[in-house]
Amino acid sequence: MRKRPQQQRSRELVQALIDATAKVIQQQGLDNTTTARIAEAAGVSVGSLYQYFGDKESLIEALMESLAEGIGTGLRQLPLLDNDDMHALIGNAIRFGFAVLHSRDGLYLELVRNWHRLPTDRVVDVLQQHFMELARVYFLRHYRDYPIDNLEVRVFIVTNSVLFTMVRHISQHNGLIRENALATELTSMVANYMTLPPSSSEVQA
Amino acid sequence: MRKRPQQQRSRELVQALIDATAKVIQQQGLDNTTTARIAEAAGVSVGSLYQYFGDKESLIEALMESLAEGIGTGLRQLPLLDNDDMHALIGNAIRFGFAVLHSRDGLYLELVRNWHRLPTDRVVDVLQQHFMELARVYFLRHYRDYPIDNLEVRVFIVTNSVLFTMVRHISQHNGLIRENALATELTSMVANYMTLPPSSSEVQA
DNA sequence: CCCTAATGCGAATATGTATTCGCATTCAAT
DNA sequence: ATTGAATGCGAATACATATTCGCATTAGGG
Repeated sequence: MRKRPQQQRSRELVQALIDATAKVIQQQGLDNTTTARIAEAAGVSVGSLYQYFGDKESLIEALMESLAEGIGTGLRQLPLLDNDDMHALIGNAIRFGFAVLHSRDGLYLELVRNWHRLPTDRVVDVLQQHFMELARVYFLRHYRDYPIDNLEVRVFIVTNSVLFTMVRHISQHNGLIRENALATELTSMVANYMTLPPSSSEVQA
Repeated sequence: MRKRPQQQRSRELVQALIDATAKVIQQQGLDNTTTARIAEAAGVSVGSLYQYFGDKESLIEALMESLAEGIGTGLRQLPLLDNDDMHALIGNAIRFGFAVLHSRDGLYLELVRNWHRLPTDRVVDVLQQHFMELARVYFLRHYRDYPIDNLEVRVFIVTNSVLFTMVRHISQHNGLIRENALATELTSMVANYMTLPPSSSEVQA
């Protein structure tokens, strides 16, 4: 942020700009998200935008930052570990993921569709970190059952598999595959994989 | 293609343009791939480019088309079904995938990084189709062992999981996870999932 | 060899959009 | 109320790059 807002009105302006960015991306698509449109949606001028954000990118970064925080909060509030059943745990997490993707009138979809040219890694990292933490806690409790050593690799695979399968399914509204079926199958795949003894991955060539 | 090349030299020109497009994307990145640079790399003028391609996009489409064909051919030549072992079969396919991603000096990586603004779906569809065919043949042979009815869903999940996990791993050269470990684990996850009895996905809520 | 259509050229043009900057307005401390 | 600093403005500017078009060159059939 180029300059720190000091007065009340400018702090409101900064927030309005971030909100407007989300709104424009959601309504016009990332391609048509210009500084002019953002300023207009925020009810301010382009010049004011550059008063507090060095460039368009940092404005979008601010938005992503805020979204990542929201997701993190949401995940933390999810009572995932109440149940000891791996299937149920993963099922809940995946359903939460779908809910997020569907929220905010397609904002997430548009962002996720354009993930590579955005600081999306931030958001993905937040998710991956949370899943890692979740997995650690779970396997600490159940250590005798599944003594997994390469948790990092498995969480990496699972996070990316689930995220991008969901993303691709939604972003091309594949009518042939129901979202529910997808959630069920993903849960099935992940739960089975996570409860797989580590040896079996070394046994094969 | 705007005009069909009739003489010898113009047919060569068209091919040179496609090759040049690949070269520029690979060497300069998609962002810096301008019509001017493509023309220069092909040793022709911008004007000539527009003689045969209506716009930049259709030139890139032509490139993708050609790449998709190449991958299809490569997959078909892979003797995947020689072995009846699911683990081995999937392991080979995944290794082939990594090989493709690493080939052509990073061309595929650059394309895949920018997949959403390219007609990448074409390529993904080709892959998915091939896997579907492969799966069909395999389960026709082994019907008694694993009578799977929702093959489409499973292949969709597996294709996307594998593709995008590989892509994300490579496109951020994650030093903490070795590619070999990733291949092994992915194979493990997929093989286990594909040999999972269908009932188990319905049993859970 | 000639002649015309095909091909090739690249400076000029069109377009879209990020960013700046000099001036106007508002705030808040005194 | 005064005043300097903070804020706000938006037309003007800078820039990148796709696409065109009138002219030059070449191929290959007759």
